[in-house]
Amino acid sequence: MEQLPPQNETVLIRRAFGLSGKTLGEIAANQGTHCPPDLKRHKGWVGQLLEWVLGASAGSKAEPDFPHLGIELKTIPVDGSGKPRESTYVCVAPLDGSMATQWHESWVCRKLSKVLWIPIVSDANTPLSERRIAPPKLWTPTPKQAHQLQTDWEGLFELIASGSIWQMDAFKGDVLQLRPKGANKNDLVWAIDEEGNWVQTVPRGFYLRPSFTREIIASQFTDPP
DNA sequence: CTCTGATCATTA
DNA sequence: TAATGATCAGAG
Repeated sequence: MEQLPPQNETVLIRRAFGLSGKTLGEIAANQGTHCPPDLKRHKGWVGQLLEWVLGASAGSKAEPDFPHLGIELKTIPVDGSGKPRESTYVCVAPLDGSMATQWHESWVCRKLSKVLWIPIVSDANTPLSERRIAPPKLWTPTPKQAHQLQTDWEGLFELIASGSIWQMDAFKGDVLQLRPKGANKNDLVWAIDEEGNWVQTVPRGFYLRPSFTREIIASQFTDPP
């Protein structure tokens, strides 16, 4: 059964904490569904399940999962020590000239202004149904983190704005990076190159590096006082 | 077709 | 073995 959207932040947090310690198998059963055998053909399944359970409403729209609260929901796979096992997708990077030119108006800034992180503990061999939910973390970038994000975003924006398609790779950016984000390498979008010509290239998205997300959720894995 | 949810799988 | 580049499924 689908949850109603949480009326306020407190309700959302309470719901999220209520899930910690449970396995994905238990959560799925409570929803009257079951876990797929693995994530190879269901990569977004965990995120969708948690959206459902917590009452997220934005679906696939380019807005926060909880629009009335301005909160974005992110599940993140971590190992036993709380280290993220993957990078975190943020949003697409328009290459057609439609991207915001100011950091504070960018999708990255808006999406990351307030995020509810839900770590899922596992290693490569843990069956999906046995993966366990860790305590959630409601996060807003610290001044230092906001500065790091802005600096990287401005650098990456410069690449995009100048049409440096061929210099775009995942090595750029300390905490934020650009990576392909499409169905496959035949999935192409139009972009403007250095000379102002329209060319086709794979779609890109902004991702957070694991070293950055590790800092964010670290407090959930340290011993309480 | 685009954007969401992400993880997979090959490379360095 | 970590990181990059590639990929899979669902919703609007």
